[in-house]
Amino acid sequence: MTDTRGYHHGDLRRALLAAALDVIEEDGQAALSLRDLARRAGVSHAAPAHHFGDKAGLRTALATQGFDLLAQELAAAGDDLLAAGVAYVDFAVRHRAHFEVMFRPELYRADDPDLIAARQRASAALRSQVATLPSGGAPADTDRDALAAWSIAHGFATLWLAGALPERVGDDPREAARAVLRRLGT
Amino acid sequence: MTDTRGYHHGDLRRALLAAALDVIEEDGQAALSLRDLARRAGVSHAAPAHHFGDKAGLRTALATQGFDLLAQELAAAGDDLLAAGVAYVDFAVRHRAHFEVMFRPELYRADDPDLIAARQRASAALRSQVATLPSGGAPADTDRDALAAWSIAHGFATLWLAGALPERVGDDPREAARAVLRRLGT
DNA sequence: GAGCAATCTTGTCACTGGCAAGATTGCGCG
DNA sequence: CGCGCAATCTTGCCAGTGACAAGATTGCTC
Repeated sequence: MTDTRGYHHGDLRRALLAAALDVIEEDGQAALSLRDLARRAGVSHAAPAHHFGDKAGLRTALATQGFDLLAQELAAAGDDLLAAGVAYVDFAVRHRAHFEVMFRPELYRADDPDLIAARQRASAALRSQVATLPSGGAPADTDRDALAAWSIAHGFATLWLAGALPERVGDDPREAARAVLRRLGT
Repeated sequence: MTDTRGYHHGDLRRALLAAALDVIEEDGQAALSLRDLARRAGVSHAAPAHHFGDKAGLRTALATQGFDLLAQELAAAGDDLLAAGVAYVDFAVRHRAHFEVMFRPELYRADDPDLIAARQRASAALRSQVATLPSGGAPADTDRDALAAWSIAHGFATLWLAGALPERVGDDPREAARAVLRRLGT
C-alpha cells in the first residue's frame, strides 16, 4: 500500500492526511497548502479536492481523527482524574497538529456528523473520569468540577504548545502537568 | 485625524490595526489579508508594507497592543486573584482578536523587543496577583500556584472562544468563569 | 467485456504576499 | 524662503494558492 505509482495513487486520502500532520507539526497551520500536499504525495494539484472537497474538508478529517485519538488515550488513562489530565496534556504535546486543529472550529466544518460524533466520544471519556470523583452530590458540582478540570488541563496544554510558559517548568510536559494539575485538589 | 484624503493617509498605521481587529473578530485569523486592509483604509495594496514590513509585522503590533491591554486590565482587577482570573477571561472575550494573536507566536515575530517588553508587563501583573495569596512559604509553591491559576483561566477562556463548552454554562463569561475559577480554592 | 463510478489530470481564474521602482508630500535646515 | 531629504504612498510585477470545470484513466460490477 501507499503505492504512488500509476494513475491511481491507491491510498491518497491517508497519505494526504499524514502529510498534512507533518506540515502542521513542522511549519504551523498557516503553512498548510493543498498543492504542497499534492506534490508530496506525487499527485496533481487538484487531486486532494476529490477526497476532501476543500481545505476545510481536510481539516475536518484531521479534527475527527484527533477527537477519536483523544477519546482513546483518555480512556486508556483509567479511572484516575489526575492521570486523565496528564494524558490530556500528553496528547496535546504528542499530537500537536491534531490538537491545534481540533480547537479551532473556524478552520473546519464543525457541523460534520462524523466530527460531532467523535467529539462526543472524547467528551464522554472526559466526563466519565470526572464522575469517579467523590462528588458533593449535586450534579451541578460535577459539571463545575468537569469544567475546572478540563480548563486547567486544556490551559496548561495550550500554554505549553504556545511556548508561553517560563523555562523553569522544565522540558517534561507530563511531570510539569502533574505538578500543576494536583493543585486542583483531586 | 483618520483623514483618508490626499496622498498621505495621515493615520494609516492606526487605521490598519483597527481594521485588522475587525476582520479577525468577524472572520477569523485566516481571513486577514493585507490587501483587504489596504482597501478598507482606501490606500494602495502595498501601503501596509511600509508600516509593518509584512503580515507577521502587523500581527506583532497587534500582539504587543494586546499584552499591554491585558496588563492594564489585570492591574485594574486589584489584589484579588479570583477577580484577576475573571478579568483574564473577560479580556479574552472582549478582545478576542487580540487574544487569539497573542498566544500564537508562530504568526508574529516573537523576538520583537517591544513585544517582549509588553508581554513581561502582562506577566508581571499576573504574578503580582498570585503573590497576594497566603503562600505555603516556598517560592516553588508560588510558581506552581501561578501556573495553575494561569492555566485554568487561560483554558477556560480558550475553550469559551472555541465554542467548545456545553450550552449549559450560559452566556455570561464572567459569571461562568467565576464559578469555575473558584474551584481552584482561592 | 461493457458500462459505470471513482479517481486523478489539465487548464484556468481570482486572489494573495512580497518585492522593486517610482511618485508625492511634509519637514528640517541652510 | 526654498532646497533637499526622508517618510509615505503608488504602480507594476511575479510566484504561489484555493477553487472550479472539463476531461482522461482506471478498477469494479454485473
